[in-house]
Amino acid sequence: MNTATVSRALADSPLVKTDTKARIQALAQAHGFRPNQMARRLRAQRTGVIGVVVPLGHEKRQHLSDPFFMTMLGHLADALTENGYDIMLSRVIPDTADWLEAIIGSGMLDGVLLIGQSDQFEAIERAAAHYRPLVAWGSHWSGQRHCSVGTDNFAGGWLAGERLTAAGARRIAFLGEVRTPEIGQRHAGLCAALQAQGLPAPLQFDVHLASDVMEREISAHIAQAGEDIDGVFAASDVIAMTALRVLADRGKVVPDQVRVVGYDDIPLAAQTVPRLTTVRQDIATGAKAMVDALFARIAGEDAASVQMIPVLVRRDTA
Amino acid sequence: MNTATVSRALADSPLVKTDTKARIQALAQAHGFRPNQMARRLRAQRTGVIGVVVPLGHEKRQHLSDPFFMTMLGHLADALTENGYDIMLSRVIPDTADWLEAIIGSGMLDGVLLIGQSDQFEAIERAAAHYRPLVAWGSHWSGQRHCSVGTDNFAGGWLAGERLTAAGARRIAFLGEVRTPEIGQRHAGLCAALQAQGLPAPLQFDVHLASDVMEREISAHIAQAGEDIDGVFAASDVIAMTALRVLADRGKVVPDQVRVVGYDDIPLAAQTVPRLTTVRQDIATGAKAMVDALFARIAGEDAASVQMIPVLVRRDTA
DNA sequence: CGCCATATTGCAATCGTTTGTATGAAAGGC
DNA sequence: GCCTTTCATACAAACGATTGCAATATGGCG
Repeated sequence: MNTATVSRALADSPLVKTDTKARIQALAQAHGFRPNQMARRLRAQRTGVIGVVVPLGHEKRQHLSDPFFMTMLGHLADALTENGYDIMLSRVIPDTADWLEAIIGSGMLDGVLLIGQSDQFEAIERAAAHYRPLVAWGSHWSGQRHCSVGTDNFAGGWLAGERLTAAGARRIAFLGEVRTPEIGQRHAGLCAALQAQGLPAPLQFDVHLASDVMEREISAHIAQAGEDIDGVFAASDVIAMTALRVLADRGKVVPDQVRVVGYDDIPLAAQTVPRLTTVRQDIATGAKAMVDALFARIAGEDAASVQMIPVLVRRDTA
Repeated sequence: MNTATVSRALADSPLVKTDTKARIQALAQAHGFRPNQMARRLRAQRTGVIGVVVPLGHEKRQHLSDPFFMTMLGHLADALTENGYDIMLSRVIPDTADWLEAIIGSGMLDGVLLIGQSDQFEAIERAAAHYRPLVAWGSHWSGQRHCSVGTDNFAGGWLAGERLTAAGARRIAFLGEVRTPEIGQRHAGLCAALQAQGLPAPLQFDVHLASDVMEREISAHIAQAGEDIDGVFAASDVIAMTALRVLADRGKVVPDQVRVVGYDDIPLAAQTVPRLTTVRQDIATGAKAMVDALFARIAGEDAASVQMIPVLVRRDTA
């Protein structure tokens, strides 16, 4: 009864006699013995762990709290757990140039999923050049080397612009930082839609995602923009919900005086008063696409990027 | 230049001559060599990984999406990352009796944090009997063996009851499942507060946390309760926000006709229209307490359970 | 009873590090 | 010039599993 036999018995190998196997399994059960996964995985050269990484390049104060990220994380967790993988969660502030290489090279992971590209496009491209099992949620740029899954943010911004103008808005504010590719494209889509209608370019205001400063910022922006504004396109639903709150404080009636469109369609977006009109990213489908692409790449196949079409969900704010 | 010297050089050991060290480090840099963490951790018998586990006993459909969990997870991630630990995230549906033992016995973890006890009190007690570095968020029962950090849910329920009655409510509905200890205690606190005022016991309605059914359920409950209801205590802020929405749909004015109190004080609670009155759990402090207790236990000390005092945050719904 | 085929079990190498100890080389004192 | 002390590097044993291959037990058959 040495380690080899025990190992085989617990793995239910046919090489071990049936009653020895039973005896060993009973003993293991009784003593609560479980094989050390660290050793097993070292030997197998396969860790069964997928890294789920949230890069916070521009938003050092953000606490993983955005409901969009979280819903995404929930779906990813479902899909990965179902396939027998564990999840290593990293909330990374990319202060060194090789943060992604450090994660990849640790030998702890069979694959990496990035939730959002932040402002780290270059770093991701660099890593993807020599590391295959890597899939990022976010924008797609023609010619990029890494595999990305996301919605067409430009189209989403365009949809929002169309709805706002159709609802009668003429002077529109965009709430969100345009430095990150995803949100920058939403902004660009909005600009294009307005231009197509012969309307002036939107005002643009930076908004930080940290909840304690967001309301103050939005409040200041809207005060500054003053009476001009009759439409708001928020870069995320959380921003839109806060904007709704600020507008209510200032006595503005939504959607009669100001129209509001959000982005993401998080579950709570349907529960605001009034209900939020927003551009929907299908998170469940997106998560599944990411996991599928990752598994294909782990298996050595060559999964291509996916760009999904966003849909406008028309409710009561525009 | 064998493995031993390389290992020491990369660890910046003083046993290696300075220029050899420099040469090795340069070479490692050039070839992008990084020590395999699996092997390192196996050897060190210390994984540097903390398991963050969300048991979903009663809520199989929940997708880790509750903002309270997520905010908590964000703070935990901050604190653990700061101390050099990695995070292994598990969303567990406890279908077998030894789910927690399986996690603990894997040899992959230096400690375990449970976010919520769900209905798994017994399983947690059993595991805590022989495994020290385990801390759970949730209720505290006198005589329990496992280390828990949480707020006094009974006191929180009492506070909500006090506020609702002070605001004029007489016939109160509780929205939430009372099977899990935490929410059960909130319900008990509410009942006690009402009884102290000589008021009848509240109505109680089960609500599932899955977003797609929640609105329908709450809508049905409120329709069923009919005109009787002039106060609502929701087991979480997300439930409260949905209740606000449902009440608006039915033309009920909050807080004049119906008073509403939530629980948690998630960031978005301050952004609803009208702003939500709620019982605050200080998530940041709670997360820090959990991590402190865990580190103490990892170090072999004996950290006691912590029960924090909830605070009523009075806004505009009650 | 002996031999061979087959069913079980044990040996030992391996995964990639870390670290105690031994060995070798350079340097310093007499 | 030789012996001792120090410094730098190499050797080898862990960590705890898995797995190819060798060794032994078992059984059937002549």
